Amino acid sequence: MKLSTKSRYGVRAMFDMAFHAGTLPAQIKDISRRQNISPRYLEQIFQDLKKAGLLKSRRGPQGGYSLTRPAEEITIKEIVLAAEGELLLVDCIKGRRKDGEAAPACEFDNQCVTQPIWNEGSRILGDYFASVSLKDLCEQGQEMGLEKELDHRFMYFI
Amino acid sequence: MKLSTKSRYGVRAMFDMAFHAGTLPAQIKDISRRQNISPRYLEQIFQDLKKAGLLKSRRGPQGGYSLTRPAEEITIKEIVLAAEGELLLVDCIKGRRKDGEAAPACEFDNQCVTQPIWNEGSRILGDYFASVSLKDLCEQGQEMGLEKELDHRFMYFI
DNA sequence: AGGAATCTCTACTGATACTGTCAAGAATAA
DNA sequence: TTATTCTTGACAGTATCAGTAGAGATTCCT
Repeated sequence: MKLSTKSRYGVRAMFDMAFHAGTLPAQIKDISRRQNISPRYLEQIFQDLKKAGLLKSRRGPQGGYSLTRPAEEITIKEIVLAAEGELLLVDCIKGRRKDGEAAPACEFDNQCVTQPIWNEGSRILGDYFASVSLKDLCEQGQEMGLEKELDHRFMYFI
Repeated sequence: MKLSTKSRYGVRAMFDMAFHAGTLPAQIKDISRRQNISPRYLEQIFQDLKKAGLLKSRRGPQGGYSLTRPAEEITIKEIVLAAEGELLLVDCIKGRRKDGEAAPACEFDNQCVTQPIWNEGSRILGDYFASVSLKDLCEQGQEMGLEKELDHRFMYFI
């Protein structure tokens, strides 16, 4: 019942980007250093976040990643969803989307008193995560007095 | 972020016991047959539930398991907690209980904006699970028209 | 044009936890 | 005394997680 590190790292990394946001894209090596996340692993996570449309990237020198939307429009739910794949406490709920393609994953489908419980729990958790945005985290960071790191690339211009 | 089968099976089994409750203890073989759970595996789960004080047992012929409390006093949270061990979305919260013994599991402990989010999410989920009792599930079962199986052991007395 | 920086894609791997199975033993009722 | 049922601990296959690795593509700078 634990969130994977992809979710935890993903949220931390996205917060880090929003918190230290500058004019240039943020780079893996900086984020991974500040958040103490393996850079190669973070690459993978960022690919997931990019596929989900939360990040855009630019290659080459001075390249990196940037948020596709303002921090107040990106919620924890979106990040967790992108990293985790889905936000369901159990698998036996799946298999009855609109198209009704897949077979029910559980033999007791629709004859099970626990199914609605897991459904509702998943929904409640998702709603909470959807109520928190990256901007909220940034404000929290301010209150906690976290230091904003100067972008070292600006040094060139001084 | 999935619940383990121990939790799912555990809740189903506990519901089954409450729903088919008779005067005699419920036996593994009956529950596992009705709920289609491996009997050997269910034994293990029941040991966990017994350690948590949710079940009591009696060996020998006509033995089995019974709930230690009325169905309306047993919540989903207790069962999940017993099966899952804990109800925390992340590990980085642990390590600062009242005794303050264990070291913080996370290097960013108390310097992390995401920690409160995972904490709150865990709490919200736990609160929801605590709001649902076995009795609620039984009523749901009634509404769904689930059939109550006659205890075959009563046959002897007819 | 060339070289360096940075992201991209895919594959691989070691450890861990999950999901059971199994066997021998202890208690209890008939 | 015997059949039944729970008790305890060990064991094993599989999947997932978490991270590493290498070769390639794109972009910028000179």
